[in-house]
Amino acid sequence: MPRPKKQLSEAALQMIAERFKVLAEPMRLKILHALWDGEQTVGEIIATTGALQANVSKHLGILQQAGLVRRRKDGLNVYYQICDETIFDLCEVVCASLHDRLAAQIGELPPAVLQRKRA
Amino acid sequence: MPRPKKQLSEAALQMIAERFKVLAEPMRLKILHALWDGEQTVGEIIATTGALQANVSKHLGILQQAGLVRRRKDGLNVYYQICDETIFDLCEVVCASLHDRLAAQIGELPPAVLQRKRA
DNA sequence: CAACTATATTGCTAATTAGCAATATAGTGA
DNA sequence: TCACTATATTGCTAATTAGCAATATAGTTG
Repeated sequence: MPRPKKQLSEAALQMIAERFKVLAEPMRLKILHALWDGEQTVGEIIATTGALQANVSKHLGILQQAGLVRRRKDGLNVYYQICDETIFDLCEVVCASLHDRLAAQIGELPPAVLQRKRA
Repeated sequence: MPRPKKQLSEAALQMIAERFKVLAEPMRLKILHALWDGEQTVGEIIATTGALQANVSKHLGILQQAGLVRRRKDGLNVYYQICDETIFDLCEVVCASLHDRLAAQIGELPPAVLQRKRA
């Protein structure tokens, strides 16, 4: 069923692409994933992601610039929190799409021809 | 309301990021937008996007590799068609999110203080 | 076959950026 | 004040890539 085609200016395309670009880094996705259940300090994020402090800080800055996370300072610590819930929708849609694609590719292959040694 | 947190391996994050990366180029979005209403030849896409032939061809290759478009050859022409409808969902979600964000930023500003000359 | 058209590929350059190391800043407690 | 901790910033390098120009390939027609 055809969808109504929206008019998209160059500026709009630029903004949309920019949003996708922010999400196009595994480490940033990892950070967002770490924040899935609620706010965490930078230190906690560093611990769960295993990345260097400087990199985590830079990625958090990019995520905040994009309006995906919110900063809250408390004493020495800085807490970050997801403030755009649509990230969850986006990831879900992408995961489902990738899943379907891989499932279809499996279907293209013939069922196992050679028997492998059993474990 | 909290969402169930899915387990995401490094490989999964990599694949998801890869999908976002494909969508993170304005020209590729423009091409997908051109295909919104149905299949088109490369020549038509070149005309509607205004990009150079080599670039359109390369972008189409990337989109096909990602499984977002499908190729159909007929004589001299090659027809491309969107084959992953989730792109529409993704763009809609992102547009809505960006819209909300900008609207919120407008709300942060004081209402017009100085009167401009009327047209 | 040759000439023509539509599309794909290759080589190049410039711009972007992730990660690292080092340094800077800000808040805390003595 | 000084020492310490948590986070941010800066400078650097290596890797990726979009766009361009030129060339290659494949299909068509004469």
